[in-house]
Amino acid sequence: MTSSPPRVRFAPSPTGYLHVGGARTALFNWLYARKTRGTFVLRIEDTDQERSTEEHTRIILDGLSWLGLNWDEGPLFQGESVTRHRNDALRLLGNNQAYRCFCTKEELEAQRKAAPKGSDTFKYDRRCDRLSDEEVSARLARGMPFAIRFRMPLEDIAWEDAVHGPIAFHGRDLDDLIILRSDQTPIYNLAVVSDDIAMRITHVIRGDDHISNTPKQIALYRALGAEPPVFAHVPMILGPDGKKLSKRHGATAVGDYQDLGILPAAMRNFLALLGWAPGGDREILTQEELIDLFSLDGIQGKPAVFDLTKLEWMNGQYLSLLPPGELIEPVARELERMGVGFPSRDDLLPYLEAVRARSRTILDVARQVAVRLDPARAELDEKGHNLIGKMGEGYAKSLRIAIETLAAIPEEQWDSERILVSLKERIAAEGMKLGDLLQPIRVALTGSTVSEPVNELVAVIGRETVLRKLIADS
RNA sequence: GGCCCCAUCGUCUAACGGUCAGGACACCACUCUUUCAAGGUGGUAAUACGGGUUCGAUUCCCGUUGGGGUCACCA
Repeated sequence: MTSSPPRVRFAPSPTGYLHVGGARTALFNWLYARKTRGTFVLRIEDTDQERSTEEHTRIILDGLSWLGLNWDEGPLFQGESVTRHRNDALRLLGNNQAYRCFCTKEELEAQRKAAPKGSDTFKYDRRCDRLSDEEVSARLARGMPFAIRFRMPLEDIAWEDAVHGPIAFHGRDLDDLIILRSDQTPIYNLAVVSDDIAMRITHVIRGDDHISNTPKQIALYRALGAEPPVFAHVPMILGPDGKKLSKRHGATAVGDYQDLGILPAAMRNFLALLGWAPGGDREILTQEELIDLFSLDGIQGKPAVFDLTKLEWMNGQYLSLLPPGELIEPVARELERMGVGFPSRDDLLPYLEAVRARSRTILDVARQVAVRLDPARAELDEKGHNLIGKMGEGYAKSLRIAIETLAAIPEEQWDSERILVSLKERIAAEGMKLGDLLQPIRVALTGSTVSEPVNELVAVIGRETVLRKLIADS
């Protein structure tokens, strides 16, 4: 069997932002294409003129690029192919595989309402399919508008889904669907099939929510004389409450995570592991490993809950692997956005090195750098607050001792080694415990009980600034 | 409600009839560190339920329950 390389597509409609679910679908398509040396096509489904905007198209393209999901063909716009869609519909009409439906939207609505309120789903009763040729001609002569309706075959429709295995629908449950509106514009299910045939798509990897469209589309493929592709239906992504992920869960757009300071490589890794696993214990995988290990049958059949905490953990892993130099630019931009002044981009490096290991996102890094540049920005967190409460008088006393000790170090000798030595000597002389002197300094300088070693913290902030802040707090 | 999909720790998952049901996040302890994290070590924690099939079921079949999706001249 000679098989040509697969052709897959990602086909978002530009009616909203690029959501994580869509991003993951795109990622799976991309991984499959790269794995099989196939072609990844990007198609923008903009047939809904009302809701589609160029702004959304741009955001989707930017999101894909940010994730590193480059496409080989496109972006193609579905709207540019309406003539072909229409011709396909007309062809089915000519074949007698479709018929004119003169029912108006209102009439259909009424029929739906009148349908027995019971067990079954409403199905169109095919009244227009029973119209005599004379009646049809008469209505056409009167200029009555009509839609084109596909005559759904009676037989059951089944396929072998690449993630779910065999799926079957009963022919009796399938409705005659409209494929061309009365204004001659195509309906989604026709446009998709027409485009996928024209683009020679071999594997349709898309969301689970399309399962119920699939039997209709398979029927259309057959009616159009084309072989249906392989279908792979990827389960949905859920919020922490088990409901479909949506705006009320907070950040759902790819851009939101970009703003949070998530690195694209971490996002890609995390998304790949949501609903897919390479088998074994692998968690952190490079792009190459992802491509190498990817396969459709490793995709989970059940929906997955999006766990932001794990994403942040994973981002922290990527952050610590990144050469600090690569953090300069994104952090500098974030600082500028925050309105924090700094001497130059190169001067940021020592701060980044100090702070990086304790950060999970770029935003974390920037916030901590900002505090080191200007300790006046420090805000007490809960643990810091507790510490001050617990120490009572001792807090201010420790700060006074710290001030005396540090003030005695001349500017020329202000380095982390010297600071450590001075602090230790003083601690010994006072008979204090190490933490009793160091923790108050840390809290006063950062607002938090977590930071790099105190001597390094003090060194990086600088003599004058440290003393000023400690005096202000004591 | 009809139709379709699904069901392993709180979450993401491994296991393709025989494992003390493994890993990761989170959580807890311990450890390392002259101080914080990180790291290291250990721990708590799962096969929804009921029937089959089988010498043996997380795994195969049926049912129940639960969750998700979908039912437009939207995509």
